[in-house]
Amino acid sequence: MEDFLSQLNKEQLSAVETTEGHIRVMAGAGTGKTKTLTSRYAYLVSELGISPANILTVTFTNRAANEMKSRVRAMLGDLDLGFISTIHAFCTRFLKEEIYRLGYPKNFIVIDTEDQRQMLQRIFADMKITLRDTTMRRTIDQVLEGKKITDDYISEFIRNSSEELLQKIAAEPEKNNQIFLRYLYEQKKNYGLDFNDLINFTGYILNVFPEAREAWQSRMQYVMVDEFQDVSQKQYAIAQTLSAKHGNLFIVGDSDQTIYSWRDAHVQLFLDFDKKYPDAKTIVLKDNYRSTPQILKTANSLIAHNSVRFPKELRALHSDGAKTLYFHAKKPQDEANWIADTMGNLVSQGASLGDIAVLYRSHFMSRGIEEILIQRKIPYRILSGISFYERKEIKDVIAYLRMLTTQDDIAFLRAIQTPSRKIGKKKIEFLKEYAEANRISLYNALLENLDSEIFRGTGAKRFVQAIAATQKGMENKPMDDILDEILDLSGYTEFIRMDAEQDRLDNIAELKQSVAQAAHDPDANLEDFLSRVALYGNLDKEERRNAVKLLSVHAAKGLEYPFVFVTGLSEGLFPSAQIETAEEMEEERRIAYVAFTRAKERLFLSENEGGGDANLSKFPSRFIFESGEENLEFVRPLPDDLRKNALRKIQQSEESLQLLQNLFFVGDRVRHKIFGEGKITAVDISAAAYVVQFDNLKTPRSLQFSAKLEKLPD
DNA sequence: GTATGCTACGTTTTT
DNA sequence: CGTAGCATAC
Ligand SMILES: Nc1ncnc2c1ncn2[C@@H]1O[C@H](COP(=O)(O)OP(=O)(O)OP(=O)(O)O)[C@@H](O)[C@H]1O
Repeated sequence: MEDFLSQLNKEQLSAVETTEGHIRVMAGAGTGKTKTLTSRYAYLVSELGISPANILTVTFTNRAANEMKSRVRAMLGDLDLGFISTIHAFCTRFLKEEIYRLGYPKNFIVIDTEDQRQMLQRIFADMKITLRDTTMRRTIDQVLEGKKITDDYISEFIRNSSEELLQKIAAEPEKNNQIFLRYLYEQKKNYGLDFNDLINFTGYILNVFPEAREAWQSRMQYVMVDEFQDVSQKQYAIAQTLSAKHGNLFIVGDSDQTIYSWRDAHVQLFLDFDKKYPDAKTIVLKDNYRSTPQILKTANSLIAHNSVRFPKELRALHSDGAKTLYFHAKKPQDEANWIADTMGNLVSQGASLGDIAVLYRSHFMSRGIEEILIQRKIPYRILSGISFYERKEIKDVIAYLRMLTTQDDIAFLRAIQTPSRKIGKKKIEFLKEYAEANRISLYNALLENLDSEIFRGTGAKRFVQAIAATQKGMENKPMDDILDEILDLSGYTEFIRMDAEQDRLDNIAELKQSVAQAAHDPDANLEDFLSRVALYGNLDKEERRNAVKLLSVHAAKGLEYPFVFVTGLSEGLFPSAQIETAEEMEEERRIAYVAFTRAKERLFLSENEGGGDANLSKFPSRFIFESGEENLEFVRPLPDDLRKNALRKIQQSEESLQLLQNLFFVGDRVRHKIFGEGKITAVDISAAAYVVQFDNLKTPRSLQFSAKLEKLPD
C-alpha cells in the first residue's frame, strides 16, 4: 500500500507529503514529475482519506488521463476517478451541472473541428463566399478561434435571442464578423459548444454565479495540474478559482517543454507562480530516471541553443547506453528502409516492437514510414492524428444516435446524407429556408414536408420512420439494441457493409461494444453516453502490445519508449518551414527536445533530402547539428559540401530570425538617432524595410530593418 | 437534381 | 492520406 512512497526520492517525497498550500514542481524531462503527481494523488486518498470526488487533477491529453487513472487504480484499487481528466473533459462535466444557469440544456452537444468545418462550409454557401484565397483551417483560426480569445462574446451570446442574432447578422457589414455571428446563431440553435466555449463558459459561470463558484470551490479541496508549462491564462484562471477556497494548488511542469504556444499556452504563468502566490513552495527535481546519459547529452546540447530559457540541472541516473545514432538519407524511402532495418536489428537483439516509437513533427510525415512498414510486414499503430471519435464512420453512428435525442441540425445533416437518399443540395436548401422561416430545426422542417412533392422518391420517409420506430419505447430498450435498430432500419448498416473496408466495420463493432458495456449499467441512458463520448478521446485498442507506435511529437508529450526514432529532421520540416520568428523557432527546438527526451535506451535521428527536384532538396535540420556532432554516431559521414552548405543555410536563417526579432509592428512609436521620433506606418518584409513617418519630416522614410531604431511606449 | 468516379493537391501541432 | 473540385452517369 504505502510502498509507492518508498519508490520516491527525497524531493519527490517532499512534494507528495506537502499536501497543503501552493506548490510548484519545476523539473526537466524524465525526473518523475508525473510519477510524483500520481503518487501524491494516491497519498491524498489513501493516507489522508480524501475522496477522489474532492481532488481535481488536470492532465493534458486523454491518453495521459487514462494512463494516470490506471496507475492510481493499480495503487488503490477500483475507484471513480472522474476528476482525473483533461481540462476540457472537466469543463464538460462542470457544464453538465451548471450550464442551466445560462439557459442551455445539459445535453448540449460538443462541436469538434470537423463539425466546425461543416458549419462553416454551410455558412460560406449561404454567404456565397468561395474559399479560393483563404483555406478552411485559416478561417477557423481567424474567425472562430480569434473571436473567442476574449470571452466578451459570451454575454452577448447569452443575452441575444436567436431572433436578435438574426437581426444582427442582417445588419453586420463586415465579412468575418458576419461569419462569426452566423456561427453563433447555428451554435445557439443546436445548443452546441466548441472546445473554446467549454473553457470560456466554465470560467464565465465561475465568475458570474457566486453560488456555483462557492459550491465547486468547496468541492475541490485539492487541485493538481500536470504539464503546467502548456496551460493558458484561461485554464489557469479556472484552476485558481477552484482552488481559491482551500488554497491547495499543486502544479508541475518543465519550461523547456512548452510546445502549445499556438494554443495560447504561456510559460510565464508557470515561471511567475511564485509571484502570484508569495507563499508558494517550489520543489526542484534534478535526477533523470528515464534516459541514458547519452540521450540526455544529445537533448541538453540541443536545448542549450534556446536563448530564452530558465536553465536547469539534469543528472542522469540511468546506466550508460549507446550513442545517439544519426542517418542521413537521400530519398524518403531510404530513410524509411533504414528505420525498418534498424527496427529489425533491435528486435533481433531482444527488443519488442512495442518498445519502439517513431515520432514526427507533422502527420503527413508518417506516410512514407507506413508504406515501408506495410511492405515489410512490421505491425504498427498510429497513435495520433484523427482519434477514434473523429473517424468518419464513428461520427456517422453518433449522428444517428443524436437523431434519437437532440435531433440537432449538425447530426441531421450528417445522417441524412449518409447513405445518400437522393436528398442533395437543392432539397437541403429548401429545408434550410423552411426551417429558418419557421424557426424550427431541419429535422422538424423535414417532418412537416414529408408528404410534399419534393421528397417523393427520396429516402426521407425511411429515414424518418427508422427514427420514429427506434424511438418508440426507447427508455426500456438496452442501448446496444437501440444502436443496432437505428443503424439497421435507416439503411446505414447495409451501406457500410457494401462499402466494405474492414477497418471501418471494426471501428463500428468497437463502438457497439463500448455501448454494450455502458448498457450494463441499468441507469445508463443514451444522453449520458453521448455526452461522455464527445471528449473520450482514445477508445482505440491502444495496447496492441507488439506493434511499433507512430505518433506526432505533440502527442508523445509525457510518454516514454525504450527506442525512439525521430524522423524527418530536415530544414523546412522540422523545424517547419512556417516558422517566421525567433520565438517560434525556439518552440520548434523545444518540440525537438520533447521528442529526444521520450527515449529511454537509445535515440535514433534520421532525415532525407526529399524526393524529386534537386533544387528543392532539403538540408539536415539545425537540430541535428545542435545536438552536438560529437554526441552522434553517424551511420555514414555527411558529405563535406552538404554539411557546409547546410550549416551556411542554417546560419542565414538564424541571422534573419535575429533580424526579425527586432521587428517593429505597424503603429509602433520609435526613435531614430537622427530623425527623432516617429511612427511605423508599414512593414515590408520582402524588402526588409520599415516605412516610418517621422514627426519632424514631411514625407515618410523607408528604413532597413537593420537601422537602429528604439521602441517608445505608445 | 443527385450520385459517383476521377484527378490533383497540400499538409504544424490538439482538446 | 483525405478531400476539394470537376466531369460524367443515373
Ligand atoms: N524515484 C524514482 N525511482 C525510479 N524511477 C523513477 C523515479 N521517479 C521517476 N522514475 C521513472 O522515471 C520515468 C519518468 O517519470 P515521469 O514520466 O513521471 O517523468 P516526468 O518528469 O513527468 O517526465 P516528462 O516531463 O518528460 O513528462 C518513469 O519511467 C518513472 O517510472
